[in-house]
Amino acid sequence: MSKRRGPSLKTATAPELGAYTHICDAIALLFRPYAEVVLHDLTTETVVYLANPFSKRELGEPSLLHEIDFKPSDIIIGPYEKVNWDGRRIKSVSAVLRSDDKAIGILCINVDVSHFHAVMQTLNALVSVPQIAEKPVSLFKEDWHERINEYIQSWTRERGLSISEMNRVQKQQLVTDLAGDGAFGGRNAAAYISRVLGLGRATVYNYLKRKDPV
Amino acid sequence: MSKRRGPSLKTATAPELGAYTHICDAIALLFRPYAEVVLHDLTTETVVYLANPFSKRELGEPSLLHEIDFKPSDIIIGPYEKVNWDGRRIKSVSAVLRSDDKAIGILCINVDVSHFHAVMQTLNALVSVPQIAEKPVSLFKEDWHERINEYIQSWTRERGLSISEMNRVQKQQLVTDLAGDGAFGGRNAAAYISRVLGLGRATVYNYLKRKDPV
DNA sequence: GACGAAAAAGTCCAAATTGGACTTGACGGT
DNA sequence: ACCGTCAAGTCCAATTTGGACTTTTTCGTC
Repeated sequence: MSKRRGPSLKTATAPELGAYTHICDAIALLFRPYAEVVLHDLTTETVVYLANPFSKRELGEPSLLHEIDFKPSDIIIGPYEKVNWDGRRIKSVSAVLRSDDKAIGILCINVDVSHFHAVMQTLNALVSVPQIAEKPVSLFKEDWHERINEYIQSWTRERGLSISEMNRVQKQQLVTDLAGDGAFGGRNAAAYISRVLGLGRATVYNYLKRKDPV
Repeated sequence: MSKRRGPSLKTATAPELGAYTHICDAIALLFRPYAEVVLHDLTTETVVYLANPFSKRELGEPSLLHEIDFKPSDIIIGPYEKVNWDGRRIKSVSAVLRSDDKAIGILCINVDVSHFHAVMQTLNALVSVPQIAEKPVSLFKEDWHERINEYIQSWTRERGLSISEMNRVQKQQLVTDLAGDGAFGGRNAAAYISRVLGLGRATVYNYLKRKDPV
């Protein structure tokens, strides 16, 4: 019945946490391809198992628990929202695993909700009535990925274009406009924008240089 | 209240059909950006008005009514499904406009359902249980766009990749496999595949040549 | 079934883009 | 202040690209 799934998980021998790896697999299989499950060993504070990984986590890496401000008394942490390295939005929960009341591990479930956001956008475009002043809303966005996404969306909507059908000139113009509004401030913003626009990172820098030939 | 919408419609002076142009606009506005409305003049058999155009129709072009096997006795034609020049799927209805019982025009509404197909795919991936043999289903697909889409989907799913994150080698491999299964048979298939893979048309031919250096 | 027009298939190349390796710079922890 | 790490930005040979081009196929008409 249970097939060995080759490329979609990463294994390492684990202590008494071994029993939990199947739970990780089960969850990942159920929600495939949207869920990633990460098993942390608290004694070593490293990642000991990955099912359907899409973050850049690797086996044996430090768990970076402080990022989710984990306290040993916690039972469940979250749900909370993160941004993946490639800008996709992830919704997560973590459960603390105990043996004899001692915390030995953490099982962390990460769900990629980006496709569902796309769904909401499609439906929202159908349902919503065009608003005149929605600027204030966007100012509240904390994460610059979101701000850039919205900027690009409104930029393209205004001209009735979509990223995939834009030619070089139009993309260069968009890059220039983004730069003009300081979109390249966030860390890794250049890399992110280049990925979103379907350009090479080098190309983005070329465009920027071409517009600012100091 | 009513704003002039500049770039999103194309106008030509029309006879007594003029009254219908506002209806076209109204429908297009309501379903924007998913609906395109085309007004045909039956006396000249040409397109006289376009609201929110996304097909490549132009004003003054012949209506090509036989494509939808129009008979003057019809009141409503469809709904039926078409494939847009870029592979997007379109759902259409047409209403025959009459004056004194004489057919004078056709009002044709085209809805771009491709985004909704994407929505269904996202939800389907969440809901459905992996099937082993679904081949028979896909054999029934008549339109080669669909067949290619499915081929690419299962190809990428098998390897846990997505088109946007594939490198050149992987894309070349996919092109080769597509060619091996005769995917380049349909008309315009090469152009379509190149667009879907985010490659230039020339590049696809390069790949094909590189694999078949007769 | 031949003919011509129009579309698609395929070729070609100068110019643009790219991945990847590199150098430089910025930040954070100790 | 120092060091290690990661992002910013530069650079270049290899690859890809748009667009113009030629050849082939398709299709409607006679």
